Amino acid sequence: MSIQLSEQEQIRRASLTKLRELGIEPYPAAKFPVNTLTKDIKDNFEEGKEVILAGRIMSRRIMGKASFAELKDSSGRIQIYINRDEICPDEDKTLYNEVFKKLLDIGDFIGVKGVLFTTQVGEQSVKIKEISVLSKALKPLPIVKTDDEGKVHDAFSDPELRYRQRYVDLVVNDHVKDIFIKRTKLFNAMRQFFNDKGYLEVETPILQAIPGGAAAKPFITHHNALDIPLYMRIANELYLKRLIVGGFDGVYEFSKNFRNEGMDRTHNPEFTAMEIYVSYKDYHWMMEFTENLLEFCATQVNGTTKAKFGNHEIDFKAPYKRVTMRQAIIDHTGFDIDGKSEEELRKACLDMGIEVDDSMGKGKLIDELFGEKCEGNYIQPTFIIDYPKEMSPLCKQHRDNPELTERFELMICGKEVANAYSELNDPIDQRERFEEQLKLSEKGDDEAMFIDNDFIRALEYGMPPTSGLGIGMDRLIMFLTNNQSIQEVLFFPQMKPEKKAVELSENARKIFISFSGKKQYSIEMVKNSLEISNKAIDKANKELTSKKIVRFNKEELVYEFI
RNA sequence: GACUUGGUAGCUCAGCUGGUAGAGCAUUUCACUUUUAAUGAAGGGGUCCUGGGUUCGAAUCCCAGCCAGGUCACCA
Repeated sequence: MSIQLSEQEQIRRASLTKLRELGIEPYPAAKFPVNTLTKDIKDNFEEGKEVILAGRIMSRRIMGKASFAELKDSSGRIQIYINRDEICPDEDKTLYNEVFKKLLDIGDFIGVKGVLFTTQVGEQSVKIKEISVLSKALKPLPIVKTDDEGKVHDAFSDPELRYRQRYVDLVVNDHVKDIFIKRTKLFNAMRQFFNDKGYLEVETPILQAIPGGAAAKPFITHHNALDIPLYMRIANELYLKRLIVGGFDGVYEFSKNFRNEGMDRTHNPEFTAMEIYVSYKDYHWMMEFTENLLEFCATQVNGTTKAKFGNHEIDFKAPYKRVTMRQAIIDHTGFDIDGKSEEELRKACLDMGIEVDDSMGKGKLIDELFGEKCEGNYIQPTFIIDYPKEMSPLCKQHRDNPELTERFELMICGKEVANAYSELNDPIDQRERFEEQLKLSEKGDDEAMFIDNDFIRALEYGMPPTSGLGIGMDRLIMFLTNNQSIQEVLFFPQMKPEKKAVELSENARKIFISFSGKKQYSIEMVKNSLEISNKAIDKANKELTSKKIVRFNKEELVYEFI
């Protein structure tokens, strides 16, 4: 809560005024004729070439009548050289002595015209002929320095500040931008892969009357005109399937989903999934499709199929191993779930020290077993296939085993990255599955799925055999950029609101500063100790009252701090 | 939700068993026409997260709260 501006902010505001007094507009309206990016300069360095570029001053080294500074634009940084007599050829040296040396600061945007040259120590630089102010920064940037060995000093590293003020993070921490460029590359790569195959990118509702397609707690909102509750989508699956019913062969959507659940290193309340549905395919086809997709994406993003994640090196090169869930459990526990009853499974879980409760059915027990004992062991991309039916209410029954479904999940470093089915298109089976979900929710499972009757009606008109795939985009980009936290791959991760800084007028602030140490103050006290007019005192007191900083005590005729 | 670590100058951080608040960078003034973590000299800058308590005295100890990170639990 900064009631007052810091010293540095005050100085910058004073510089702003002085610039205007010198006839220099610190926020000019006209376009600036940039013709080069710093990256182009470095890639095609040509001694003596004239360039016009613009960017932010990131550091300054002033040496009397000549200075060096670092200019940063969208493509990188370059050193500029400013010589007093080059930019001020006439008698008047104000532009250098006052404007550049005194009134400009780190963080300001400037535009420059100059010629390329190499310094005595071999640094490619721009010798400035003309300089213009493009935008004055009123807050000082954190100063991050890098030495000869590339070691970073005083990094801007406080996660709270970095996430709340991502704009600052992006300015001073160059590597942060790369993560987000890769993120966009990933989306573009997927779009290209799908579009090349003729699949159609679509948009489906984010506000849904029935939040379907996944088991999760939704955010709820209200539509005033219709006077009904609406939910932010937790998934878009059921809408994409309606489009398959409608006759599209392949549809996909990058879907911002919203789940009203806990937040941690791998969960943000809003996150992005990609879902794709292709008709006349099954989950075997989809596995091949998925491994080819990921191999393509990894190559597009990183230029290689290999990616480092923590201590692991992952290889996205297809094909990936396929392991049935039954086999996975046998491999890691020695226990065979095949043909076991609910009681036998519960006992097995208990024997292995896994917490279970009565609301858990067979499927949930198997899922726990897998989650506890197996999941973490799959480092390289691995398809886990054939999940129990109870856990997968939208998935087609396995062609060989009625207790299983035709489902796979892709595990990487023990985390689920993708989930896919041979989609359930039997409307009668689908209704029964939904009803089983209803029973589960009555049994205490608070995130079993709702019944979506319109979706069943759509299936009753007939949906071709279809396979669908969902990919957690945030998770995937974490793997491709070696980030352990989802916050690092979202521009603006969710945060609790900052405490509001109390902004006060000058007089209100004076009163606050003078008397906030006491519990209360009277108008007389203000009159006696501060030189403020009666009218101004009244105004300031009203302000403090309306901001609920003080309240007026009618009995004692004093203002009390709340 | 539980446990745990942290919150001190614009930024990064020190601050011992309680005794007038510290450094580096940034900033201000001065010097310096090829520096690059520029350099040299001098100065300014603080609601020590907030509120209580203990104490002659609290950045420091205790309690409560706020915010953030980590671990765990929950969780498509």
